[in-house]
Amino acid sequence: MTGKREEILDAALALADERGLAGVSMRAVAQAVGVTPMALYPHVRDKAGLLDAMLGRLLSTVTQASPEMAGAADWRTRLRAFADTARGLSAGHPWATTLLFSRPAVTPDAVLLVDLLYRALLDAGVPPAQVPRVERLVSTYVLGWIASEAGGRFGPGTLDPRGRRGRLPEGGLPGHARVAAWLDPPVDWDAEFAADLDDLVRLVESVAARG
Amino acid sequence: MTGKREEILDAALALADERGLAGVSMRAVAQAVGVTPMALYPHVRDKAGLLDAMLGRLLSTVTQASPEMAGAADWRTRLRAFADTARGLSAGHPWATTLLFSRPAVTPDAVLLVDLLYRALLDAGVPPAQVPRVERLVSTYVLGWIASEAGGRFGPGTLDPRGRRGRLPEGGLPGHARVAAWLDPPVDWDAEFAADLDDLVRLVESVAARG
DNA sequence: CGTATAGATCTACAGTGTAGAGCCATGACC
DNA sequence: GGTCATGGCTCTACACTGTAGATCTATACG
Repeated sequence: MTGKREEILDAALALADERGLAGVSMRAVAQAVGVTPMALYPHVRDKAGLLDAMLGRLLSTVTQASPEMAGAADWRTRLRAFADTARGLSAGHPWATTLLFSRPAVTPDAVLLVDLLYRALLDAGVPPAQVPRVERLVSTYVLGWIASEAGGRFGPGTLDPRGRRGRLPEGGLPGHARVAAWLDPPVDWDAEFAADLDDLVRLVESVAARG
Repeated sequence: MTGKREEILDAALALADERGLAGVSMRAVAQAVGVTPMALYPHVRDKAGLLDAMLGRLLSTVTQASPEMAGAADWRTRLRAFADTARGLSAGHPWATTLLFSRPAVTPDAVLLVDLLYRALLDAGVPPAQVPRVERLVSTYVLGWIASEAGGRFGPGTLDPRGRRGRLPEGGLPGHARVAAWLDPPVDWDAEFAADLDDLVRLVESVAARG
């Protein structure tokens, strides 16, 4: 019965969503399935294998439920759909972002997502020789962004700008001084992500025009 | 004696470098210092505190040993110096990248690095209102890149392109098909990183020109 | 000298992943 | 029908993890 494997993954996913990655222990998953910890091993080989499988499941739900990304729309909207989908996924499953960095795109679903980006870039006019590089550039940025959001890098620092300045030699932060006015108000992260994507779209256009 | 704290951090850094982040346990650090595990707690409060302090130490060595980044050189070379420094740091200390995503730039050294980037962007002519956003864009990309390298996302997949195609419905990867010629040869990662930085420099120029 | 204090220690607890041996029901074969 | 193998499951055990709590000790100060 490979149905047992799906059952295990379901339980692990649920656990990760409500208690975080740290809450996914073999014992906890086993208890959720109603079985002893060691009973999981014939199905997942390893804890690392379990985590890989969890990520695979997540990606498969993405590729199945995002027809607009593959549709015939403008490459720009497809690229943005990819980015927004990734961001939405990580918002719902913050634990997944850590895992995304640790393995190459190797499952069929991950490869399919890469292919979607390849097609968008080709349609944009990027020379085929440059497509893999630009795909990595874009996806690296997007992954970095969602990892920052999920991991707390964008969270409010414990030192506010004024406090920061106080800890350093006077005039040690001329850059901060000149942009101070735009440092204090809270950031609209949705708008910033959209603005970044606009810039990346322009970057792609520039690569295409030069090619 | 805060010298004990430095001793602990030295041991922890050395341990992380040679055995990875997983090798940094309180017991292992304590043994390296020649003391019992609980003796560390007056100095670092927590394991999380220890990790934070380790990252801080690493960043401080960077800010102290990179005068070329702060020099009066062209903003482009300063930006590239920042990126190369970050990449070099993560190459020597792969464990640090994970940590970089989990805390906002909060230590004096981290803020100093951000300030370096602020100044480069200001010198490039980026409107002050946009500087914080573009700084986050650039550093997010750079962090994403080094995390990918350190974590293995760029490593060779266990499925080569041919194997990938075989697992999917015929014609399921038209994007891969069209760039297949540039998918098989091994990638020169140094060159790719440099090319990406060229594109980011152009992005910055474009933002500056528009502002 | 006596005493406060801060650092180091020891013990213990509740976890973790997983190796190894044994149990037991199912199905295949003579 | 009887025998046997196989594969999923259980139980036990081991070597770890971070750290709470109580105790001990050596130093500095009134």
